[in-house]
Amino acid sequence: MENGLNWEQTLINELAHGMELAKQLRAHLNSTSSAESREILLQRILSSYEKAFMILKWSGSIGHPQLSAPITNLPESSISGDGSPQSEEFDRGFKDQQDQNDVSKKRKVLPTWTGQVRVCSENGFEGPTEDGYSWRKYGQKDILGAKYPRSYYRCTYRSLRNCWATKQVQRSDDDPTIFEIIYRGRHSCNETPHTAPLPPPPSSSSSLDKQESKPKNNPNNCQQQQQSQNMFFNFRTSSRVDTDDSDNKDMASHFEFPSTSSLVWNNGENNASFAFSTLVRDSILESCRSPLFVPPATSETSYFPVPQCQMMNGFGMVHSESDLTDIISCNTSATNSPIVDLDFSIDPVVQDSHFPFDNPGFFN
DNA sequence: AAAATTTGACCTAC
DNA sequence: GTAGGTCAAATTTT
Repeated sequence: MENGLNWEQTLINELAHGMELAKQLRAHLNSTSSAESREILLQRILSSYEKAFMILKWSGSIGHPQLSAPITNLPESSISGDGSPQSEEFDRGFKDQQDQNDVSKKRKVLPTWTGQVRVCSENGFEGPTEDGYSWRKYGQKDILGAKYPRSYYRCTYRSLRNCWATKQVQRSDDDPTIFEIIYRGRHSCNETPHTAPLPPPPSSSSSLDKQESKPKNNPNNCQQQQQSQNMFFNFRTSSRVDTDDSDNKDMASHFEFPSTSSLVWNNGENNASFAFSTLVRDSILESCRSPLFVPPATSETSYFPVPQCQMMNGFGMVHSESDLTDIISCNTSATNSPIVDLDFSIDPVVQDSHFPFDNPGFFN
């Protein structure tokens, strides 16, 4: 990809610009600047990131023309978004998915759609833990050259709902507070109403000792994300507060948008990575309330609840190997937790044309 | 008791 | 032969 460098550089510049603006906004937040100035900054930040996404989209189309085709009529199973990145090379993906039903041991038979999510978590927060799905750990492996072991998770409803989504979580060598998550397969366990409660909080273990995330979500999570399959950005919030279990409480008390947590976009091929500062996230959250961020007038579900972001417990971004899809997901964890569930997802659909934050139909 | 996690063994791709 | 991914029994947690 020769033109890769150009767009990559442009993208980096754009994101860097956005980051800078975010910092400025942070400064404004700390001071007593006017709401207008903040709003302006916020708009600029959003604009900057919109451009960045545009660039990503275009680059993806160029690099993988075959992927730019509309995928709106993909089989449900394939588009069932999910925590896992629904991005990817669909043709291959489908095939692979079918194979998945046959054997699970074959390495390459597994889905091609692999997204990478990096979640930086500090404050003991287990970033990767909550991505809106219910996972069960089925293995752990020491990886050559890696300081930390890699954990393998599969959908809790694998057998129950024949959901073959899996994910791998591995802590970054460089920064232990960063987790890299690779999703494979799509969730097909969506059936519950979108009104379902949010997933339960992480089993706590805020300790990084526990190596990776601890998936503890409820079944409904799957579909929650699936609903966002064609969504570029997906914000969810839950105003529900339930302190049934102590973990939830923990979440509530510990998790406060880890100021250092960052979201990194990782494009496998280009090695381009970008980080969103918490500020940006805050901005995004903030934008939920602003006209700038127009929730999709979804046709089938009222997916976008009222954004009353109080906190969020997960944040991750996924980018498929093929440049196609990206999903940023930040959710709250907990089914019962109070929280805001923030989810970004960049769907392949987006690649196609305009960058539609405010484009009806873009969000589903 | 049921569900989830741990962990060593096994299998497959490279 | 080695590394990575999955299985499944044992163990732990809920």
